[in-house]
Amino acid sequence: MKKSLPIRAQNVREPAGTGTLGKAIAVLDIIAASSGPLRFTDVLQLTNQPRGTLHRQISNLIEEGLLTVNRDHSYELGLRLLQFAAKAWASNRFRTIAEPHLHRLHEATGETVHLGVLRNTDVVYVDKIESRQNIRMVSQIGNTAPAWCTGVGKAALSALPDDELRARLGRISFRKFTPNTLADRQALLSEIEFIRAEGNAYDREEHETGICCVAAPIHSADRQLIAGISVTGPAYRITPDVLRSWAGITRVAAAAIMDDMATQLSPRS
Amino acid sequence: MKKSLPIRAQNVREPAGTGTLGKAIAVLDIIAASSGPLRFTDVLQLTNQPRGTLHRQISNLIEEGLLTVNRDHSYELGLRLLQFAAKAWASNRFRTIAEPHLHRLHEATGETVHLGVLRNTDVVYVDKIESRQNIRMVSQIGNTAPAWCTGVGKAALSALPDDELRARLGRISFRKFTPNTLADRQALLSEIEFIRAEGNAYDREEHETGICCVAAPIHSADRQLIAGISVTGPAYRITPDVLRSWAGITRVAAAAIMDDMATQLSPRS
DNA sequence: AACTATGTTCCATATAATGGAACTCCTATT
DNA sequence: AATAGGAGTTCCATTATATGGAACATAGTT
Repeated sequence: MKKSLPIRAQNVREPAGTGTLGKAIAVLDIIAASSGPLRFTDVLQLTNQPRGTLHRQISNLIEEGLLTVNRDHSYELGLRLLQFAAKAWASNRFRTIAEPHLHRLHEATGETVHLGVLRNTDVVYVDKIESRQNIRMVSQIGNTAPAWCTGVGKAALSALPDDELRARLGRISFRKFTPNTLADRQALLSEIEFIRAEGNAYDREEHETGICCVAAPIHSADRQLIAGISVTGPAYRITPDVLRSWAGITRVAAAAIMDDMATQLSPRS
Repeated sequence: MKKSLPIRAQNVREPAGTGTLGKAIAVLDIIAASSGPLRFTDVLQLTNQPRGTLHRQISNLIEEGLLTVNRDHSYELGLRLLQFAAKAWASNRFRTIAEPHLHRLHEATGETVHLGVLRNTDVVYVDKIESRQNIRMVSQIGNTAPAWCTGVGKAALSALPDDELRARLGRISFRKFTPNTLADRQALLSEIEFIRAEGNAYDREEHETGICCVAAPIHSADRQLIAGISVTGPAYRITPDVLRSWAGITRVAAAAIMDDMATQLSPRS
């Protein structure tokens, strides 16, 4: 199954647990995905692996600190993940390059600014700037949302080459989050055509009622990294006109980030 | 080497990469620990594994999204870690139980409140409440500090059974962060005696100049989970007397958290 | 243009993961 | 209090997977 890959394959859907590591992460994923705490047997059913095998996998994960077990045999993700994530966030070059531009955009608009990276068909938010920073950060950073119904996500999708775009759309299962959510692949495709022509994506309360945004796509020269930036606000305050008035500076910010990436991440620094 | 462990072994020092998973995580650790970006050969030397082996391990980590490679072949921790951490943080039961008490303590003191969990000889900060929440959250949550020179850490250490304490102290390599940093094992041991008698730990600019705190230990009934809570402030504003005046409510908060743990995490809920 | 660093692939061998079944422990029920 | 059932744990022969050495490829350097 696993062809020796050139060490470059990112943004690729893994076929659910190839290799020892893959299986271990698959277990981690199951526990991460569950809403409530899971007990051993719950995980057993979700993985349908032999009991002995699963038990050892879990033991290993616990030993590595990636998993924690409570006295009642329910499992939680381990602290080591927080440790790793703190490092991942602080040292991420894309994020650090983008950061000053996010601040500038925030100052210009006074509204919340997001930076998100496309991963499969989801957006992972990697940074966020807001005025009243009373919202818990981790509750946002690292969170994911479906790409096809968020501004950042749609912007990012629009930066994909056509074949990649089709491939990913095929993996989306559409569902309505709000009355405004795009209903199907066709609607999304024509929306993306519009975004490509326009240079901006809009979220008009498609993911959450009362929340709208303007976004612009970001990508590295070789399109390995596909991302987006957005300015978000409450619909009652941010009219469509206001939103449109920010389209330009949002595109400019995205362009500036790409520029910095080109110079700072070039082979010859 | 790896004895089939009862599925309970947390807080245990792993002997650096046992099993396939362990080795993979060890690679991740090396990349996390480095200050700058690492290239393949750098990692190769730090692990001293055969090239073929390392190459495949890295490939697997990339495939799982735990690692990312830039065009210049430097490696970064992957986004998937952020994703996992967001879940880990939001669903952590200990943290959610403690959270209201942290807020109460913050309101009573007006200063920054920390919650940290002991992991080996380090403290991992899992929550933080501060008034002006203009400091980036992830820059704190998930961060680690040496247990022996922080308030939370010393408090946590004091909750360890004596044999465990000795064992862990043996793994500490002392170094001076500030003029006030405790110099050696002996100093730390007598400090811990004091903490046990008193019920509170103090950090008097031992880790960072200008920063001091009062802390109190937290532990689960079976002492599997060892943690601490602290109130922190700038030394110029928080005199030793003020600090001492918060000792009581800090202990009370810690006790309340343990209480809630006992009821909410009991086998029979 | 040749050289050297660095990264990548291949394959026989060694090692670790697998999975079935037996065992233990806890818990719920009578 | 005894017992049955479920849940978690251990063991070990078999099988699949990771290993590591060396050959190959590529990019950067003199």
